[in-house]
Amino acid sequence: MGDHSKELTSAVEDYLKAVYALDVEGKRATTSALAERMHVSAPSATAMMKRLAELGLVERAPYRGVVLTKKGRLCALEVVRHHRLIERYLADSLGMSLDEVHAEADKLEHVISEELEARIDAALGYPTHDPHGDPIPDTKLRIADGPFRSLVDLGPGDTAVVVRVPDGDSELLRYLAEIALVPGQTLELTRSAPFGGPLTVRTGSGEHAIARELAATVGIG
Amino acid sequence: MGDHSKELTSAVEDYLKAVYALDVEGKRATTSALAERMHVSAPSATAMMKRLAELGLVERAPYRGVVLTKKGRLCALEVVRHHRLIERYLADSLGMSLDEVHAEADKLEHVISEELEARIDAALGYPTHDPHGDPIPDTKLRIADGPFRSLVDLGPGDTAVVVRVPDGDSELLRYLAEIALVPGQTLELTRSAPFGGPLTVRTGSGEHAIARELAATVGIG
DNA sequence: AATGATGTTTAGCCACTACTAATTACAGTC
DNA sequence: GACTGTAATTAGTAGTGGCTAAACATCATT
Repeated sequence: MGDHSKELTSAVEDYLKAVYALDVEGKRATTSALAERMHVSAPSATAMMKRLAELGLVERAPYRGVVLTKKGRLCALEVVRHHRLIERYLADSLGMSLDEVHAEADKLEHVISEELEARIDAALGYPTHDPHGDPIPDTKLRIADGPFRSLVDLGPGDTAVVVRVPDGDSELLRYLAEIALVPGQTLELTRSAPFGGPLTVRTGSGEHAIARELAATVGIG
Repeated sequence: MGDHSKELTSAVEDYLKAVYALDVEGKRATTSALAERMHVSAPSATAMMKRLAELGLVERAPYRGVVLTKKGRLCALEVVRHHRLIERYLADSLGMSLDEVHAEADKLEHVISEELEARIDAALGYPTHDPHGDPIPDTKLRIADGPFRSLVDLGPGDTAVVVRVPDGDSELLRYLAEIALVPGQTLELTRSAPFGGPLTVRTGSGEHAIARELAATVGIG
């Protein structure tokens, strides 16, 4: 019954995560998209997609990219679960900052046992979200997936609570933390410049103007 | 100033640990000894020792084995520090049992950052020993190294406290836990059979006869 | 000093994951 | 519908870390 039919290498798991991430973002998992995410050359991405296809983790159509199979999706979710549980644990139990946990989790996610995963899960009280606000798949690998509302969906004068910030870019996270754009923070959208201009938000730390593209990555609830 | 001059692969670190372990046990780090410890063929061990020599981690004399260089010793101690800190953490903070922590630490030791190492160290209150009783090298990689006294050094009627049990064999550790031979346990040696026969010890859980070779691996203080 | 057992190394191989250079497919334009 | 730029694939190579089979050192004996 366990889904972990094979032991996958860290590299395979990393690519799987990338394919999954593209899927979640509604983008096609093309060679170039994967190569960019993984910081590898296009031929490397092609080769790995062939491998994933052989492993039954993706359906591949040459020149068309790949889509996850059911098995591939479950493997990806298992890695995502590890990643996000570890992030939550590092932040809550060891006091690591938002911008540090991602890189650490990227390494740890491939090596923890199911036993340790379970203990971390229990120690945290079975959390549903990681410190960036991303949902953590449960033991059955079910994952919460509501509609995503971001700062750009607010009108001037609206208030909201930050529930999600982008994962993975620690410089960006340090900046967001500086201007108090962190999960849990209440804010008010004070201005919205026209022609795709910046949004201005008021948080506990004052008013800050941020690019619209950045605002679109900050989830609210 | 940092000792981590190069990023070493997990494999390199594992071999380094094995060379260090043999050194601590006073054994020569020969090809066959390493091959046995690492569960690899002799040619694989030879090849890796060449690599370690190229990396400046060991001095190698063909057909004679290797010895750690200063650099190699420091790298090995860094890995050992990671390993033992993680073991302590998994046992104390996540409640994993003595027989589980070793395998988990063997994987985690290669991927944790210095930052995480420091946080674990602090969270534990800068522990000096892992849950098996093995000393943890400090931040400067200094390691406590007193004389090792074991159960076989006791005479009938003597009492002592277990301070150290062998690491790495989880079946053995489960057995030792069953008969209450765990660090911290007070015991009395009740009998010592002649001709290399078993020793009998009384612990909280009653009397148990154990082979002399096993008794020699149980440290007392 | 020669022999034979044991231990070690060399030679040649494979899987994995990356790369560059060269080729081929696709898609949009004229 | 042929052309052209972009994307994707193939071909060939490299480093890491493992293997087996064969050759070679060393050591203990005779």
